[in-house]
Amino acid sequence: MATRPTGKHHGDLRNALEQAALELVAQQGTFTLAEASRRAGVSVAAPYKHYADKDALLASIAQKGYEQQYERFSKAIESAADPVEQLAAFAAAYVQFAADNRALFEITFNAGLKKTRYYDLAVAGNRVLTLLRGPAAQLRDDPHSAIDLIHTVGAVAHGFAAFLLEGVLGDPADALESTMERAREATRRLI
Amino acid sequence: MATRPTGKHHGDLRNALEQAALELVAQQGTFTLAEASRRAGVSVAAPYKHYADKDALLASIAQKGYEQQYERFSKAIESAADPVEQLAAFAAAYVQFAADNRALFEITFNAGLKKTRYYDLAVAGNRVLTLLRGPAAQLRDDPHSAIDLIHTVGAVAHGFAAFLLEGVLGDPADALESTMERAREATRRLI
DNA sequence: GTCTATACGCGGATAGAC
DNA sequence: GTCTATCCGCGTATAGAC
Repeated sequence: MATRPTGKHHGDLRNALEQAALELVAQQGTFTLAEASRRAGVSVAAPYKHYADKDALLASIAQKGYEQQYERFSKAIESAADPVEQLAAFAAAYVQFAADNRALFEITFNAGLKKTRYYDLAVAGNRVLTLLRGPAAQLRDDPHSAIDLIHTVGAVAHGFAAFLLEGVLGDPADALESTMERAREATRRLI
Repeated sequence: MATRPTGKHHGDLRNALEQAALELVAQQGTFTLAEASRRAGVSVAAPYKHYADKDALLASIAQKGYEQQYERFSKAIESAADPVEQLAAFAAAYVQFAADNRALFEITFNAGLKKTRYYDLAVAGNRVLTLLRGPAAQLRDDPHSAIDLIHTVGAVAHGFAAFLLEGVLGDPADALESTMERAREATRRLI
């Protein structure tokens, strides 16, 4: 199931390219296949043996990003006892993920043209929110209300994450802890 | 104070270029000075008599975006009676602005390299949130708590707006009304 | 699976004429 | 204030050799 190493010289060029791409996004906000190739130490032609085109590489990164989010948020939810604290823990973990993996977070949410050509990505993205189904169902009898709660908690978490990264709340590194706590507290009040 | 019309053939090339840029962002997510020039019906050299470079045009658009937001949100807040409803009205107006001016909204929030070279923009962005000072002060005695409330309301509004545009809540056009109501209701609960 | 070489196009930006 | 012409660099993508 895992992406087969498919490597010869590199052992795993896919990984090297995606890592380089993330660095570039972190530093410049964008990336080029050419520059990522240079950083990975291969020619500009090499990537095309692993990806159909530039967008395919981007999609691969985003896919892994959603998987990482799923892992992280699962653990955060498991670590909490009651439903309310589970949702609060999700919100805090969401903020922390954004801060810890800024470039990855931005790619998953802002990468652009996904729904059409990369429908699977939209699914993977929505799947992250399904983690909230359990807690939400315990707090809202009406299924419609439960979905509403899921969306609301997700929106709050995302809003705080976006504000944090944008610097609205001050220096991101300094404000991380307090923002996580704010996200937790806001989530509690929404229930 | 206003940008002088500065037009000859065009009457107002600045406006034409910025409008074209917005269309391009709406359609493709990015824009080029060259293509914007074509759409405005001028040569690729013309813009440089009005802007130092491409980023300057982008900054000009963002600046106007914040001004428009300020106008809109002011009116929304004025139209509500008590502080709670004023904050709720802001949140709803925020969502509506994002839906009504998608490209402009994305530019103001995602344009990238602003804080450094275009410090004024960060100021203009923060100024929008100062609209919430009045209502917040009426609801929270402690100044620190008031700021916290402002940030929280802003984050919630932004989260819903981002989710709406990203399609998380379904087709954006269909979901606009309900999302505005959700933003209003969530804001009320946060107070 | 990777390289070298190459075709192709495009965007940013400037110089100089009108 | 706008145009024409031009320089320069870069990125995407492919062909063909190893």
